[in-house]
Amino acid sequence: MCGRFTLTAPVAALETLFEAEAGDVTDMPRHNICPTQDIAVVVAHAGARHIVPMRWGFIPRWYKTPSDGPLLINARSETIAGKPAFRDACRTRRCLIPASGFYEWTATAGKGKEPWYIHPAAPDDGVIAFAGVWQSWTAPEGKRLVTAAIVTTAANESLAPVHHRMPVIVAPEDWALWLGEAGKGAATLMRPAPEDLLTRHRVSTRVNGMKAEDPELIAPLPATA
DNA sequence: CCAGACGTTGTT
DNA sequence: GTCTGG
DNA sequence: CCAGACGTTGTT
DNA sequence: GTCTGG
Repeated sequence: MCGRFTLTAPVAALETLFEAEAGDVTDMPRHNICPTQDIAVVVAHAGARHIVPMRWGFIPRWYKTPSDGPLLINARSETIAGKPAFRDACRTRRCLIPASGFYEWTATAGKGKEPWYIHPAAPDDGVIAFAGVWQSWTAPEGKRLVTAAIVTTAANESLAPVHHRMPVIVAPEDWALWLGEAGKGAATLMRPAPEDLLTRHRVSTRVNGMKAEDPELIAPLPATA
């Protein structure tokens, strides 16, 4: 699953990578992105790609308030096409959510929950793209909120020791298909990532706190005796 | 027909 | 809003 | 995802 | 314990 992630690339780099024009997206490294916060999202609209801010936590159209139901930070790929909450979004409002990596927690008896940082194994600062769906929600008073959820799938073999779910990661050659720019077949992209794409290491439990934000959050834990 | 759900995660 | 259950 | 709240009364 | 908020 994916309940916390990072994005440390500058907006200008995202514009180049995704061939998209950035809107009102805050340009700052983020090492601890939490649900309900604004995230950068890539959408295709009128023949061009745009990077826009959205609230992380999908609000179905029928909610009377943003908390009229559970916080939908994820959408299961196995059922997304049929669920009333996500069906329309799955068909017509897919998006990509750029990330540098994400966190998972393991619960080991006697050790409490231990956070891991999971990121591309390639030695550069590779940005990955989560599959997402988005929804514009209008409050009764007329206020508009644009929201998004990250699509999840079964964990691949290499991630399974840490968690049994993982975000769907869309390879660059498939971005156009997921964004709806290249015909049908987006559903086939909702599968676990290749086994060699990601690597991981333990990080400090400081990341548990939502207010923590600094580069040391993703630093490997010092070796312990 | 109307009333009520509509969702994810993990854990038991 | 749409779908399911009674 | 984790952290933090979770409640009432009256008085200021 | 469960629910809400970030």
